[in-house]
Amino acid sequence: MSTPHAILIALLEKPSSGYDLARRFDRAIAYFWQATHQQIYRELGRMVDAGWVAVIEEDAAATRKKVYRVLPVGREEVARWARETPLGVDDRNLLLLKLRADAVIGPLGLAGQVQQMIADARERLDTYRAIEQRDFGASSLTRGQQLQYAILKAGIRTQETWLEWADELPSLLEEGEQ
Amino acid sequence: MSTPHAILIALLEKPSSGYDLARRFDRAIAYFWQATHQQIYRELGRMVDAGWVAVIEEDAAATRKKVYRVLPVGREEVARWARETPLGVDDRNLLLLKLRADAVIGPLGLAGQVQQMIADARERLDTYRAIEQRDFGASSLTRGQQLQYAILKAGIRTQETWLEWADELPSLLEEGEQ
DNA sequence: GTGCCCATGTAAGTGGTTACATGATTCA
DNA sequence: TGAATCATGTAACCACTTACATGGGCAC
Repeated sequence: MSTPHAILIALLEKPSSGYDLARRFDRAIAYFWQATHQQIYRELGRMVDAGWVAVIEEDAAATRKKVYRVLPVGREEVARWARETPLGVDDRNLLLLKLRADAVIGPLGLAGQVQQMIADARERLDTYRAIEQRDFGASSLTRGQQLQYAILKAGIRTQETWLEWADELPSLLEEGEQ
Repeated sequence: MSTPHAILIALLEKPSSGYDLARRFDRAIAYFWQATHQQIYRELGRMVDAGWVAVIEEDAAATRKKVYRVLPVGREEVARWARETPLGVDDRNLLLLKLRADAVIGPLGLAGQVQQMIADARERLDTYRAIEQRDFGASSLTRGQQLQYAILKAGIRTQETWLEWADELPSLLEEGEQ
C-alpha cells in the first residue's frame, strides 16, 4: 500500500536507477522495508505516468541506465501521504518510513500521530498485563503454559521497548517546526 | 503463506466455527496474527478438501453453525510445518506461531531454529552498531541526522530486546524433549 | 570467449483486501 | 417488528512472489 511512497522517499534521499534502488532496498537503507526489483520497476513506470518522478536523461544513449528523480508533485505527494495516512498500533515500520520522509523533506508535523501511537501502545500494554495477571499468576505452570507466557512476554517487552524509544521522538519532531 | 497453519493451531487449541475463529483472530489470541473471515472460510474449505480438518456434525440440522476439528493428518502437517519451514531474521511472529504450536502439541524440537535466529539477530545487531559508530559518532547532528539516528536506534533496541527475551527460550524448549 | 555482474523488463500464479450478498436468531 | 448480532459465503481487484527472459559491459 505504501511501496510507491517508500520508493519516493528513497529517491528523495538520492536519485537512483531501478537497479540501484533494488540494491539499496536489499541492504542498509531498508532493513524495515523491502521491495523486489519487479515491484520497483512497475511502480517507477506508474509514477512516471502519474508525473511524480522523471528520468534524468544524462547518458541516455551511452547506457540503458535510467536514473530517476522526484518531481515537485511527487515531493508534495510524500508530504500529503505522511500527514494523512492513518497509523495503526502495529504500523511501526510505517512510522519509521514517515520519519525518514520527515528527515529528508522538512518538518511534516508528525507529532500528533506519534502521540496517538504512544497512547495506543500504552493501552495494548495494559491489556497484555491484565492477561498476565489473570492467566499466569499461578506459581507452577505446565510446559505449555510457560510457552504461552513466553509468547505474551514477547508482546509485553515489545510494547515496553517501543514506548521507551518513542519517548524521545516528540522533542525531535517539534523543534524547528514551521 | 502460513495462514492455514495459523488456523490449524487455533483449532488445535479449541475446535471452533469459522465465525468463532474470526472473532478469536480479532482479539487476544492473535495479536500477532490476523485473518479476515473471508480468508478463514476459504482456508477451512481447502483444508476440508485436503483432509486436514473435519466438521463436527453435532447440531447440523438445528443451526447452520459448522464446528471444525483437526484430524490426525492436519496435526501431523502442523508438526511438519513447524519443523521444516525456515525462519528469517525478521520472522518473529512466525516463531511465536511455532511456539504456540509447540505449546499445544508436544515438544517439536524447535531449539535449533531458535539458536539460528539468535545468531542472525546478533549479527544484525553488530551491523547496526557498526553503522552507529560510523555515521552518528559526531557530537552535533542536524535535525535530519537525529531522526535517522532515531530510526537506527529503533532497530538496535528491537534486536536487543528480542535477544534478551529469546534467552530464556532454549531451556523451555529442551526440557521434556522426547 | 566465457562467465559474472549490470540493468530492465514480462508473465503466471497466489494470497489478501474490499465489497457484496444472504438468511437465521435474539432482544427490545 | 425492527435492529443488532450470529453465521457463512461469493466475486472482483490488486499486490506481491516466483520464474522466465533478454542483452550490454567488463574482466580473466
